[in-house]
Amino acid sequence: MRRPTLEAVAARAGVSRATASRVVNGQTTVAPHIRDAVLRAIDELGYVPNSAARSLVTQRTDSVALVVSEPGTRVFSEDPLFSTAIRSASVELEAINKQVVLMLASSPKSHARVERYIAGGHVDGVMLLSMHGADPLPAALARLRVPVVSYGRPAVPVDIPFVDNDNVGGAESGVRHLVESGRRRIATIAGPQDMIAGQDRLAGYRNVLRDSDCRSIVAVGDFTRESGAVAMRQLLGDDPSLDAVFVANDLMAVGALQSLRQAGRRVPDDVAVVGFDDIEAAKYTEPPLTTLRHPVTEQAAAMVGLLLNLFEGGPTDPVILPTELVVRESA
Amino acid sequence: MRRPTLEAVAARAGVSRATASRVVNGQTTVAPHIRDAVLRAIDELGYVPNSAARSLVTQRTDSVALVVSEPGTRVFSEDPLFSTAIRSASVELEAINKQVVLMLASSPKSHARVERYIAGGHVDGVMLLSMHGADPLPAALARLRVPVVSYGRPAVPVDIPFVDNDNVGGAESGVRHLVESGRRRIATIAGPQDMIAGQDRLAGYRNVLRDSDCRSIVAVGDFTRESGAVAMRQLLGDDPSLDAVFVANDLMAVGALQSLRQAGRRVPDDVAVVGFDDIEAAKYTEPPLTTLRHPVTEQAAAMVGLLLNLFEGGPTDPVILPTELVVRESA
DNA sequence: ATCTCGTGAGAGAGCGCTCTCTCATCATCC
DNA sequence: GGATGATGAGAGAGCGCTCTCTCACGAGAT
Repeated sequence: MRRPTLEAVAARAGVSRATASRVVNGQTTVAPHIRDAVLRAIDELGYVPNSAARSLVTQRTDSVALVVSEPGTRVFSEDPLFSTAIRSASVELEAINKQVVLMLASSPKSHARVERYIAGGHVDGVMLLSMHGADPLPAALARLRVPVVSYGRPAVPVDIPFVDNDNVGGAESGVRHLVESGRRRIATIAGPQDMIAGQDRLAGYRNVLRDSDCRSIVAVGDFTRESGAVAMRQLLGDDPSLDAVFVANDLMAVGALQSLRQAGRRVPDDVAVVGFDDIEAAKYTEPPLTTLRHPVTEQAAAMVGLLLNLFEGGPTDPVILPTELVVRESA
Repeated sequence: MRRPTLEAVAARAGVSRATASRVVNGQTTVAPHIRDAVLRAIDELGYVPNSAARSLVTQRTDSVALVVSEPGTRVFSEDPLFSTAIRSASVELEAINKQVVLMLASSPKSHARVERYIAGGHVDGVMLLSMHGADPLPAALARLRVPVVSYGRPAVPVDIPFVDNDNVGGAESGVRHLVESGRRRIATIAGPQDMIAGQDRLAGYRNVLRDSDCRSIVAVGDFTRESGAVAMRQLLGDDPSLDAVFVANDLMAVGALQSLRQAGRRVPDDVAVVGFDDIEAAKYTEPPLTTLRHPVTEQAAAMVGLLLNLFEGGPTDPVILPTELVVRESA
């Protein structure tokens, strides 16, 4: 007992398959009474178009791959940014009737799988959440001549439209906030330097503190909570007189707060802390975290817009969205 | 310039399309030298099979829908359980060469969309992460005669294979831990009572405290951090003498800890707290949270196993995985 | 030398749909 | 009244693949 086909609908409605197809696809060149007959047949039979057959002839699939090329660690589960981005992108794509195919690419093996899948024409376009610089995927996909947009500026110079937030500007305003509130020895916990976000946020820190005596030392984490805790301990050991720290993301900032507490430093009295991202948890730390908010939802929406332009030939200039300093109690 | 077809490969290799197809699909009834010729042609042309054409004839799509029927709120982004489950399921499905199509179903409108999509034969099976009891989706999908498995026991009595963790048993052991450590007035922050997990964990709490004088009052949250904070404040107001609280998930427990801190109660000295889920953040609270761990990854794996059995006619009995008490400092 | 059988390769139907082309019908105009 | 054109519906090709059926061929048995 197979699913009913268009043929069956046509037969029941007493019309040709072509006419039934016209009705299904909403063409207006069908007489009302015939149209009604077809619609009734569709309803009675419970007809649903076969997508494989349809995309075989239309060469479209109406689905988009969301490729998350994660750095291998468990960041995906832990960092709420991923789920927020996935969720937003998903909602946006839904609105334009595209399906989301989620692909996680961590190992080289799965990279190959992703490439094969994309090359197989399963999807009309790709949204890439690529995080680390050495990632071969952006270039590989671009080579496939498939519409690709990237969340975050690709680390390798490859010609892909992208959406990013103003990492440099955000970091600058965060650090400036520390300077203006009178801090004198401002350290930073930078993100991984093979990620653009890691690089740019460190650059922003350096831009503000260059040639000033407020500068302190730099520790590098990998955007996980744990690495933030480790880096903070290290900073405290290397420069016990630091009175502020700019942390490249909130997850690491949470770890840093923990280390500061363990070291007996009061926040913000002894050490001020500024994070980046404004994840939900930033409201709930002790004390609540001053951080830089960037509009993940808008970013996702912009990404979908870019992809649409890629399909339809609109402008595909990179979109850089601003960040906003959210002052809470930690700085 | 279209993608090369099997026809082109066959022509280049000097064989028939049927033979080329045999090679592509790894059939062994092809002479080695012919096989090599075809493989060479595939390589030279960069041939990748057209998935639409293939699934048109095979009636398979090699992809599985992962439907997240979220309660409407922002839980999806905030609760790491979702991303962990998605990630694990994704990895497991990858291993059996199935693609993951992620579908978020929050509104009735998107419910309809999901149904239409599933009915459209886009996927071979469905993995359902349905959270609230009134969800019509499990029943609707079951009616579609599509293989469906559920993460968590469906709230409505519908005949769908499912994987769950031992919510009742877990709650029991958590509450028992509180009793055994000498707590006398044990309150609970229950989860939403239209979710099985919410119901079962409350049932576990009641099972242990029934007929005992350790029992205190019940507050109900909705599994969000914020609701945990609110519920805790309420509990403290209603029963200032409580000395322990069993919280139905970690996210609410984090909120509860915050309220306790604000109320000047020391944890665990004044009030002991036990959570549920063992999310990553549970390690980083102040103090670290005693909680019940359940193996999300194994659950996802079991779910994929169940789906596979559904495809191939294996056993599809429900799988209930045990929980484990993780004692940290909060209780 | 004939027959049987196993093996490997080709022919061709068909999966369910879209879309172009063709044609029948009827209103319109000279 | 016949030519013209607009309109709505059908015929049929074909999208790229799988898979059954058929057949050619050579090895082994009789």
